Amino acid sequence: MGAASKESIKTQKGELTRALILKAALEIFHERGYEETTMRSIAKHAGVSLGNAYYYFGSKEHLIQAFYHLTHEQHLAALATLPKGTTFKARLLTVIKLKMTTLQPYHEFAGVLFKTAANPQSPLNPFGSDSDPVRRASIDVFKDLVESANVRIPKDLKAELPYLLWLYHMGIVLFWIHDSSPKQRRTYRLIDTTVDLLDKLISLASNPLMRPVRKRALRLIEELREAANDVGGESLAV
Amino acid sequence: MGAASKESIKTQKGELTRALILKAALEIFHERGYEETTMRSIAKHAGVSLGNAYYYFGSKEHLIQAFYHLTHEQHLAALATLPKGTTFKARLLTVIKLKMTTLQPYHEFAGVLFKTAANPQSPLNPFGSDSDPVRRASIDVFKDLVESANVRIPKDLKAELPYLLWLYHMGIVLFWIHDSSPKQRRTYRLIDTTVDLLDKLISLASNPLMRPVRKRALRLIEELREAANDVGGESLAV
DNA sequence: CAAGAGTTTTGAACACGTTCAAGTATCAAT
DNA sequence: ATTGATACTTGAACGTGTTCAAAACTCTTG
Repeated sequence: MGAASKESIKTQKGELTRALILKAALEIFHERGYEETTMRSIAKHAGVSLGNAYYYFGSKEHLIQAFYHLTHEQHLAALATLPKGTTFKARLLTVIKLKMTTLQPYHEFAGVLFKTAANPQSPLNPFGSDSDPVRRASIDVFKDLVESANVRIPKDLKAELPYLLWLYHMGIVLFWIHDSSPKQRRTYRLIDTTVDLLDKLISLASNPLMRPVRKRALRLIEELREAANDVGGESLAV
Repeated sequence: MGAASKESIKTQKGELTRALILKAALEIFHERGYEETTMRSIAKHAGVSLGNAYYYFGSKEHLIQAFYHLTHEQHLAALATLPKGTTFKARLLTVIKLKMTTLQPYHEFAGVLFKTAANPQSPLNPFGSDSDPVRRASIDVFKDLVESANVRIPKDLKAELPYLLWLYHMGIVLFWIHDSSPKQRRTYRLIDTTVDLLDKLISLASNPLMRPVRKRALRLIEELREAANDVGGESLAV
């Protein structure tokens, strides 16, 4: 949780400056929205020069990436305090709801997270490559969840389940962004409904009788994911 | 098919200029990609001034919108020659494959279509409002398909099916964009597999025994879509 | 302390999307 | 023909994201 995502920062002062800029950015994003916020205003608000902002964040989009990383770590921190012993369903419910709670303060501009979600480079792309560390970390949350759960799930399903749950969670976030009901109650209701549904579906799919159907579905999913992983493409690193 | 999407164009010469600019844009997009193409180069290539390009296309993104509209009309034109009498499955297969054939020439830069797909304004957004004419036209293709098919599908499912098929088709397009296999063979294989699956699924869901399950699933889908339709928001019109 | 090797910071400069006030073309009505 | 209205066209100007060469800082080593 301590390490900054930029390995190229060498001094303590540097880390501080970086944090200052990110903080300023989030504040102005919150006030004015992403598009309306200029890099100049961020730099000014942070008390640094324009060029300095670019020294730490290679582009305006990198600020979003950093934002996503930040909320991910907050999510992890929130999860750390969680008891491990409960049922799969209860844990899934908590993981998802904590995710939303973490994002809550940024509801107004969280939409930018998806701005580039269809871009092959983006870690949020459903068909994106697993090589991206941000994406991996994000899916790992669900990997832990699946592994720590005391349910019997067939190996084949267990292998794909983290990705599938991650995908489900992305769908929820997308819905949440559009959700203009007070306090996003609608989203929370949707989570209750769908987690219940998912839990039942997983139980059903784990039944030995369902093996052929499950196999076929998983083969399809695998094929879907496969296509993406042989794309070259530069990552968003500076 | 004849009417240009810009109602404000009054003269024949105007239509010509507009077409010229769009043609130039698509050519340079094809050569250099969307981001690398400047509005200045488009104007130059079309033999008009920069300001003139903006007279017909309010922004660079409007060019994408126009591009989408163009391929949609090409798709419609291709569909018009189709016999109506075949099975639902055969028709769905053809509709989807024709869509891909229509998009084929633009595979290299079609990714920009999804650039804004998560934006609430975008007609391609899964949770977007049905009020957008582009989106409506796009879904209407599947509405026609469902209605012209001589299969017995329960009313409740029939109502949602066009949207669901549209969503499915968007997924295929998204996959296709990432598909770097020669001639996008992978996508065509995927279409074969999934259309077969969908057809079976629809048959299954239409079975009276499945009524309760179907009802529950449809209620969920309805809830998903509902949330989007009470968002205000300006459209992308000039 | 001085020199030197990083590391961080600066602000001017550039290219591009977009806006707009002013100009030109077209054509119907007098 | 002249006028006036409407549609179209122009290019200069603005703001913004981004780049980069040079300056300033920091810290180790002699």
